[in-house]
Amino acid sequence: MPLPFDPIAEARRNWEARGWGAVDAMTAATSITRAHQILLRRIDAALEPFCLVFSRFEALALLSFTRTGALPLARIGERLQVHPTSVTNTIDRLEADGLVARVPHPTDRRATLAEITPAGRSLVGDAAKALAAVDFGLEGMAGTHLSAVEQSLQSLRSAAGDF
Amino acid sequence: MPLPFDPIAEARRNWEARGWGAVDAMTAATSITRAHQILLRRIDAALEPFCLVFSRFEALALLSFTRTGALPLARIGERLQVHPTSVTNTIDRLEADGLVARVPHPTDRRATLAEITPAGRSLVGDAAKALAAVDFGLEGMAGTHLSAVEQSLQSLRSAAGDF
DNA sequence: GACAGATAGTAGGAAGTCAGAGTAAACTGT
DNA sequence: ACAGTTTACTCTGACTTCCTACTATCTGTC
Repeated sequence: MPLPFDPIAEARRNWEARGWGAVDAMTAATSITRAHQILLRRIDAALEPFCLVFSRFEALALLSFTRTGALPLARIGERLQVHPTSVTNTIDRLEADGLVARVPHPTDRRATLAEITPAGRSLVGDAAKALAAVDFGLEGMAGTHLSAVEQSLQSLRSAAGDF
Repeated sequence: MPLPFDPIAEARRNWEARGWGAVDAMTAATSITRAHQILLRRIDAALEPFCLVFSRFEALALLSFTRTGALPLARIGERLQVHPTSVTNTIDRLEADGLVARVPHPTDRRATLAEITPAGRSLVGDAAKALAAVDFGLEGMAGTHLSAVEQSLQSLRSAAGDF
C-alpha cells in the first residue's frame, strides 16, 4: 500500500521546477498536515471503544483538570480554540452520553457551565491510558524527534497568539 | 486574546500529576494538532479568494504535476490519502467550477480520469503563489525549525507506511 | 468460456466544523 | 439611571470527511 516514493519529496521537486517559491515552508506545512492526518486516525481509533473522538476527549480532559470540574462553554472554546457552535455540539454529545452535565453559572445568568460527571471522570482516565498505550499515534517516531517537534512548533504557536 | 500561559505546558503538568503516561508523546501530538489547526486556517484564508480550500488545491496541484494533466480518481485518493468518496466530492466541486473535467479512461471502462483544464492550470499557479506569499501559514516560525519539523515527521510518515 | 474475487466510482447518511443570525443577560460611559 | 455595546449560548445552514452499500467492470483460474 505504501507509495514507492516520498510524496513530499516529489512535491518539493515539482514545486521547485515551477518556481512557485517558499519551498521549505511548503514541505514543512505538508508534513504537518500529513502527520496530523495519521495522528488523528490513530487517536480516534484508540478512542473508538470509549465512544469518544479526540475533540470530545480534549474537552473532557480539560474539565477533569479544573479545580471544580466545571467550566463555562466559552472558556472551553478559548482553550481548545474552536468555534462556540462546535463547543455547543461537543457538549451536547458528551451530555447525551452522561459524561458532562450543563449547570447554570452561579453569578452570570448568560453563561452555562459544563460539569464533568463521575462517569465522565472515570471514562477520561481510561481513555487517557488507552491513548498513552498507543503513544498518541506517534509509534514509530524516534524519541529524540518528539521534543524537536514540540520545540519547533512552539514558535509557531507562540507567534500565532496561542499564549 | 492569547492565553496568559502555554496550554500545552499546562496539559503536560496535569498529565504528569495524574500519571497517565506517554507525556512526551502527548505534548508532541497536541503540538502537531494545534499547529495543523493554525496552518489550515491560514491556508484556507489565503485560498479563499480563489474559491479553493486546501484539499481542492492539493488535488489541482497534483494534476498539474502529471505529464498528461489527468489521473484516475483512485490514484488521487492514494496520493492524497483520502477516502474514495472524498475524492468524488472534491472532483465534483472542481468540475462544477470548471477547473477539471471528468474524462473516461481510455482502456478501463470502470475508471474515470480527472483532467485539469486550462482554467484550472492558471488558477493553481496563482493560488500557489498566494500560498507562498504567506509562507504556507508558517509565518513566525524560525527558518531553522522548518527542516527540523520536516525531518522529525519523516520517520512518522515512513513508519505509517506513507512511502 | 465462466465465474469468484478484486477494483473503480458513486449514492445516501452520519458526524464534525464553521459562519451568520438571533435572543438574553451583563457591562460601560455619561 | 439608562441607552448602547459587548458577551454567552444556540439555531440553522453550508461544507467536508468518512462509512456502508451498490453497480459496473476487470482479472486470474479452472
